[in-house]
Amino acid sequence: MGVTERRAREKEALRHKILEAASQLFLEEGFESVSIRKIAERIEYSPATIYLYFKDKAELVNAICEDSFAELLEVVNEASQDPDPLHGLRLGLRAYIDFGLSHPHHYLVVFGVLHKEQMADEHNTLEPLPGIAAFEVLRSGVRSCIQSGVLPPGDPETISQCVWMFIHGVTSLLITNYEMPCGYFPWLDKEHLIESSLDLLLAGLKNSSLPAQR
Amino acid sequence: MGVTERRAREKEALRHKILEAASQLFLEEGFESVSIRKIAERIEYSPATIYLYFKDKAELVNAICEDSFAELLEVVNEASQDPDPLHGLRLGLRAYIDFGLSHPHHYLVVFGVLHKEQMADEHNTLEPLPGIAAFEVLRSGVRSCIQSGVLPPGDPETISQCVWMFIHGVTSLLITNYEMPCGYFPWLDKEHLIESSLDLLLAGLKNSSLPAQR
Amino acid sequence: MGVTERRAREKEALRHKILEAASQLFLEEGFESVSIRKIAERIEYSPATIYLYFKDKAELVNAICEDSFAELLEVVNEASQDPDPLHGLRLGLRAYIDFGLSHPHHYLVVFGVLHKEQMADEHNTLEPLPGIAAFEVLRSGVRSCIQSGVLPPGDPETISQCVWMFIHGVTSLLITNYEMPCGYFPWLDKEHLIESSLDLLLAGLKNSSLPAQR
Amino acid sequence: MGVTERRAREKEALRHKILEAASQLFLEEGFESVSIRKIAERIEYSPATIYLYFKDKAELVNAICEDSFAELLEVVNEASQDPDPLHGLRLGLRAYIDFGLSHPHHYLVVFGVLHKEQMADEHNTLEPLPGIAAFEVLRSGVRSCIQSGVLPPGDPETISQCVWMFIHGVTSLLITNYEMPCGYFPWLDKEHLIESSLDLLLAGLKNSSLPAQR
DNA sequence: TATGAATGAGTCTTCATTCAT
DNA sequence: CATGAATGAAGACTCATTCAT
Repeated sequence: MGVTERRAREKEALRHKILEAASQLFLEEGFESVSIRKIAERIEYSPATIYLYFKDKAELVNAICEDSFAELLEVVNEASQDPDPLHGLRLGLRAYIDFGLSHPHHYLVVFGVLHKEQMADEHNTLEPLPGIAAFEVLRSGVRSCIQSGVLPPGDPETISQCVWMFIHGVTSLLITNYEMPCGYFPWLDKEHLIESSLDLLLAGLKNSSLPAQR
Repeated sequence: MGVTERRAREKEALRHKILEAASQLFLEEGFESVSIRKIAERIEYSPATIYLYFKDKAELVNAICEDSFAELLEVVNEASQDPDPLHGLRLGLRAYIDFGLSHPHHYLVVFGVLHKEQMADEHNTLEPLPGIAAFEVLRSGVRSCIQSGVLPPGDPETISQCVWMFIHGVTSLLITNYEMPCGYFPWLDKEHLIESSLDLLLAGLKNSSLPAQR
Repeated sequence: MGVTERRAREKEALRHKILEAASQLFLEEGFESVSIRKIAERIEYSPATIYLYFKDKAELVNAICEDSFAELLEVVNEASQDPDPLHGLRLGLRAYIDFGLSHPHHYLVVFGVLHKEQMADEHNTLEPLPGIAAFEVLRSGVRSCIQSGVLPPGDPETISQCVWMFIHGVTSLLITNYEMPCGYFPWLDKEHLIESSLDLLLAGLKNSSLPAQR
Repeated sequence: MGVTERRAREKEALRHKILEAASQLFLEEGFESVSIRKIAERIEYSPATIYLYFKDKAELVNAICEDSFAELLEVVNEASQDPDPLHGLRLGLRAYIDFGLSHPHHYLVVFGVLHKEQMADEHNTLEPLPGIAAFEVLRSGVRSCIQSGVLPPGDPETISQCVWMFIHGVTSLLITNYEMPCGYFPWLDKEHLIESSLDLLLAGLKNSSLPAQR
């Protein structure tokens, strides 16, 4: 059994190595220029080997997404822990944005670029989105704020979804148009923009009371 | 004479058809799986024909972007005309979102997916982004609101950029995750979300005073 | 009829313009990168127009070859005119080499590179080679030298063919490996090489007596 | 063990087959109409397979050249071994010509057709030409003859380069215009021409004294 | 388990050529 | 006479994938 165990460990290790390599390539060269061959080259295995661990390129990409979501969840969750619920909320949002900016290609793949055929086959069912757990962190943060009175009453779901849309905008626009610019735009300092956005968002939250869908 | 005119019209029509087909493919299959061949197939012309209208794939993509920006500018500009500057601002934002939702493929291509490598080399320089004119509408709307006192003082550039990030988030997240879902997420009604977002955003604008970058 | 004449002249002029443009492209970009389109572009006519003057690309190339041969003939013929037959011979050979070096692509096309399918269809019959007239200049030069006693007796045909092979070697090797080098070779000065070759060749001619094929 | 070896042998065999096919196509259809596709078709493999053996078209062409040069060197070197240096020289020259005539496609590719653009970039630098070793055989042959007094004094480099030009002329003209005629020319017997050329050349060498470049 | 070899389908692009006008 | 529009065939090359070993 020692042998079996070691084998299993080794297998898991290689799987991990593949995902690592793929992720790094994502980061370095962008989504579309990541090929099985390049991944194989980087880990110094043959392309065929990758198919022993992932049935498909799609499956591989999916695995990366799931990992990304897991990491996102962890990051956001940890950041949100704060005695002051409003501050916790802000920290969580900030963590979300930072995560996106430091994993730009993953973020784009997971939340924006990947369309039907690439992902669909596995997940086009009614399975809950893998990122739904991360959203739940936000949702419960919002709920706490309302319950503790630091935010005015309102529909938590509406608020949460709006908040998500907003920070997704901050994250994705900064990724695609700030960090990968295709032309000149007089962007202000990134840090300044992020903090200003959060100020603006929190000011909105404190001064509005979004009712539920009628 | 009539002949020349008709020819020109027909030529323009085919050019348009190509752009349309390309745009639709962007939407249906994602940016990277759009190929000259697929476009040609869809319009039932030969691939070579496309090169009579666009020298390059890059030029084709560029044309899509420019068209989209022009239309966006027009739509936003028109919508913003209102005696009440704050109302005008809101109408402009709403028009932006609506434009994105009704031209999802264009919107994503222009604002989300297009990365360095894919952009034509000509535009990789310091040329102003083609969409900068549309942003100017927003910027001047914000300035008016501040000058007329309907919004508290603050740095117009900071505010405008934050606002853009927000409405981009609303637009793009609704496009990619609401209209093209890859899994289950308990989205609320779209109209409700848009209006709530704008409420939230305007509440923020009215109750915060974003200073310039220090 | 004035009209008809003018028309004919114009037609001839355009034909000439096409050949000129093609020749220049030959020179500037090499044989294989000359396309009908590029020719058309250069003369500012449409590609289709060229087909009104030449049925084929092959026919066009053929016309260029014929022109080249005609020019070569003229050049060599003129240079050979000298009271001293041996000197005339040398001048003719030198003119041949110079012609090749100043029309490198034409030379290669006419004498070396152009293979079966490109030229064959028209000329694969038993038609005499268009360049045969130029060879006749050499042949008669050799004959004169022998008859006038400045060269020892020998078979004029054998001598002429050998001489042609030699100067072809000088010309073509200087073209392909001296003027279009693919790597380092310690070539001596071109002028020095040409003159030395001719010295060597003439020394050979004066001191050998090539008999006819036995 | 045996397996690995057999595999290696098979791989080498296919590589060779590719080079052979390419060479033959060079001969049959001319340099520029040789395409990866045609090569693939001829060996009844897919085009992609060729890229498993050669990274580039350029690399393939390069391989052909190198192989040819290596063989040429060997052939010439062996033939030149003779106690009588002048006879050795003549045998070497004859071997050169024979090599060209029996490998016409290789010969033309290597010495005639290959231009700047087509050559792999690596070799476009100042690297010594791969064929320089074969030339060295000639050069040292000439030197021996002069030193041993069977040839009159003269500049060995000048002589060698002239000799090369001459035998290149014999070789290439016989290849392109004798073996692949495009029209009628009253060629004498090939063997007769070769031997006559060598007679003529040697007569020249014995009766001239080419000085070095002044 | 791992892989070397192979490939079919696809990528962008260019070309010579035709034909209705 | 001249051409604008169109295309089929071909160019080099890359990729995800399979399969025998």
